[in-house]
Amino acid sequence: MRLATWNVNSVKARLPRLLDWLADKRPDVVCLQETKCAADAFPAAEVAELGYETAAHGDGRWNGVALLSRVGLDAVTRGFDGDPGYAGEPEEGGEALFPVSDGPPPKEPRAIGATCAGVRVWSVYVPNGRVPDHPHYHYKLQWLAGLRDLVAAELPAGPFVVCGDFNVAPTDADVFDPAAYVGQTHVTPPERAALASLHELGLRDLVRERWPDRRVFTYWDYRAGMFHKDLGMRIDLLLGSEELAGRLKAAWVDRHARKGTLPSDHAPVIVDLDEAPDGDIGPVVPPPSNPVTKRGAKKLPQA
DNA sequence: ATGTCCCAGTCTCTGGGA
Repeated sequence: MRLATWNVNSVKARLPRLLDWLADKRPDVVCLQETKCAADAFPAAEVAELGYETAAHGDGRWNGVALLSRVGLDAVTRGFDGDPGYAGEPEEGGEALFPVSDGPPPKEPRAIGATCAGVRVWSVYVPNGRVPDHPHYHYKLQWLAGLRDLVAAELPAGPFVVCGDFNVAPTDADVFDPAAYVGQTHVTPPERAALASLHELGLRDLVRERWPDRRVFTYWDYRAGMFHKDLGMRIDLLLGSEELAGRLKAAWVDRHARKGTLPSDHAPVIVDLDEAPDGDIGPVVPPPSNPVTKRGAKKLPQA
């Protein structure tokens, strides 16, 4: 199974590139974030032409997540119980946009789950946090605590992976220069502790395990030639269960998708998993003998 | 690094978010 995650920064703006990328990479399951698209406006017909089913969760201008699969898409779940919702920021006078008296603050479309070929897959877009101690930062930490509860509930059931834009760089090795991020979000101890709590439940960082010592980034600011200078962060993660980590065959960031005309500011991250140990991979048939020579391929015997 | 891109509404510019 080839599994990918990509913060596309608007699926409508990125549609031509997304379709070309799907046709080229042929992932089996794709987690998308920042689709910035209402669920009923998602370009499902366009991706269906490439063989993908769609499950989308979005309400318009901001956020939005989706799952694409060509290996089945069952038991779709939009959002999760522990999502705290966001009350908005206080006005100058101190009134929240959604006071407590109006009930719980509304949940944003930041998570969608489905079962694809026996694997429980979640696409998540973790709140950005803006700056440390901002209301949005506390929302981010509460949201990650809710995600931890979701993982704790679902992880024991079988193969599980949560993929997406976590807006947290797990370690200092995941940013181009730790000094550049002092006083900023994405690197603070509480954010990293929230991520670590997911690992304590048993989730494994598939890309970092495959490349323990590599400089690997998935996001580069549009400004100041950051991509060209490879000044980025690794904040797009695939966190898989023990069973999936054992099936890991390859993991990489598709930097090519960050180049050229009108890219997202994030690159897709792709992992290839071997078949499940008990999966039926079909009869074992030796390949035809067809050695390539300087004069071209030898003709196969006629049937 | 504060250099760009995206969205919707105020709609051919602006403000907010990242």
